Amino acid sequence: MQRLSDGKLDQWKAEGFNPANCPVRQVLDHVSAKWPVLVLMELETGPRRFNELLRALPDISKRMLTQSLRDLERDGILRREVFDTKPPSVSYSLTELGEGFLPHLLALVDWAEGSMQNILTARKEFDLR
Amino acid sequence: MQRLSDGKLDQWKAEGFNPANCPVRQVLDHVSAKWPVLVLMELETGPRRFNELLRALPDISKRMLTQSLRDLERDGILRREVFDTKPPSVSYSLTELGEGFLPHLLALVDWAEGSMQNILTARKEFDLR
DNA sequence: AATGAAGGTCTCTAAATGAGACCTATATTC
DNA sequence: GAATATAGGTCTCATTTAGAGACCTTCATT
Repeated sequence: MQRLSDGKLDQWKAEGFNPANCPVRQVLDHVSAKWPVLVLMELETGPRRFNELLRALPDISKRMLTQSLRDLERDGILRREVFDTKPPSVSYSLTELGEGFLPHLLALVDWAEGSMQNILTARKEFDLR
Repeated sequence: MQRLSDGKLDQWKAEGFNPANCPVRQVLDHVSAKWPVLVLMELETGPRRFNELLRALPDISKRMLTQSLRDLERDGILRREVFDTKPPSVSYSLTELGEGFLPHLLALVDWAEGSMQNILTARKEFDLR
């Protein structure tokens, strides 16, 4: 945007704070995104197979479900197990890491539920102006 | 075939909630999205002006900053105040609703920070296969 | 045979995002 | 007095990402 801001960027880098490449952000981007949140909430009560998840989340596409599951698996939040049935079935379940994350996610969801009315009221007021 | 409804999602479904049209999701979509999260964290320590936020978040565009601020303002999470300086300056700060949300957000960020190493290790292993 | 279910991949389109030019008004610098 | 900077945005256009849905392979059942 401005060439003058190069100095600032260098400062941030020197301080070890680079928001543009922040690892915390990379983690949250996977774990707090729309579909992953719903997948995790569905896994709260136990393992699910691929098509079970598809049916539980009526408006997710196979493509996005696959991608969400891969991302979460890669981050070690859930595990993928293939069972040698016919046809083979695939089970997804939370790892310990995932279990540790769930309470935070649920706290957020509770807050959202509890703040719903305030938020809807705020929206109405805003839209009137 | 119907299992007992323990999970949050199951609960909602039992209450007739349709995940495809879930109001909680609409709230989280604003509040837990990439840029809004960073804006909120920046506001944790006090009000900021538009260009202060731009400078604090080096890789956000004006377009996305404006949009994030509008969404959060509309939801009543932050307030926008215009001061009659020359040129006019605009201050953004958390509302009470926003203040109530921040602890949950920070808990999430702490978890992300604390789980970083596990996650990075999981990624390396996954990528090797 | 035909159909269905398992767990995906692939392609194509639609929507969201990012880069950055532009705007109005005042203030400062050369 | 012309150029440049700062404030807080909007607008356009190219790139990315998401979504809809056809298609695939291998058994088992109808």
